[in-house]
Amino acid sequence: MKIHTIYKILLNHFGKQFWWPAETKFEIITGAILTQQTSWKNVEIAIRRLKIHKKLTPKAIYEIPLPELEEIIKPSGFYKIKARRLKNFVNFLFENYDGDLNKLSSLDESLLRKQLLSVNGIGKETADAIMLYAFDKLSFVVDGYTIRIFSRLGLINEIGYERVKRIFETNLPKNVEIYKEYHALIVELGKNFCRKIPKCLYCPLKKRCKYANNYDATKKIGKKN
DNA sequence: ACCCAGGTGGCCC
DNA sequence: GGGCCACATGGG
Repeated sequence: MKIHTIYKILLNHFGKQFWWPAETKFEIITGAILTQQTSWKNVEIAIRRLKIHKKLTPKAIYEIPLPELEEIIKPSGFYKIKARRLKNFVNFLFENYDGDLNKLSSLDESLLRKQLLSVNGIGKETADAIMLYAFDKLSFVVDGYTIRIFSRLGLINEIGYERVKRIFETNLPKNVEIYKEYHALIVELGKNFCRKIPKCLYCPLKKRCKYANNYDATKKIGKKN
């Protein structure tokens, strides 16, 4: 069973996901940071509040006092650390790229990724999400669901982030739209079918999944990534 | 009253 | 390099 075949099954089952919902690149970046270990619903509230206060630009985040930013994004959870992370990113952007996202995104891809990863609070998944969804770079996003789902399907043995990322990138067409859609579909699958064992019964990948086939209902799904 | 969410960094060994 | 842990609100 191939990585690309699973993509087609998921696309057929769920349809297009229209990720990433946002009006600007900076909104995508902000969302990527705020959604760390947090449901998108909560992030939407925080983004809406940022818009209401007209703070959804690099300059506005750069200038806003930290306590004020914390208050606005509070609904997204982990609000103190996330406010600090948003500040870290815009500080980095102004110190190195005149606060201009276009200057940042015009970097060579491997340098761009290193630059993003150098910001405290931007890890691998967030960096790749920014690369792919904000800057249209060919960088596959691996999340917790990706590793859970594809190890259960027996399609990956290695669970290191970079290894898994490479498996997807070497088995898919070099197409940004497919990368975007695939990650979104994996999240949709995960949200619907991988949180509680009984839900496995209705999963479109049930036949291929070790857990769905012979699950032990007394045991919980490993929540480790 | 639990459990979980579109992770990350700081410790520790 | 990996195993724990804190971070925190809103929804099931």
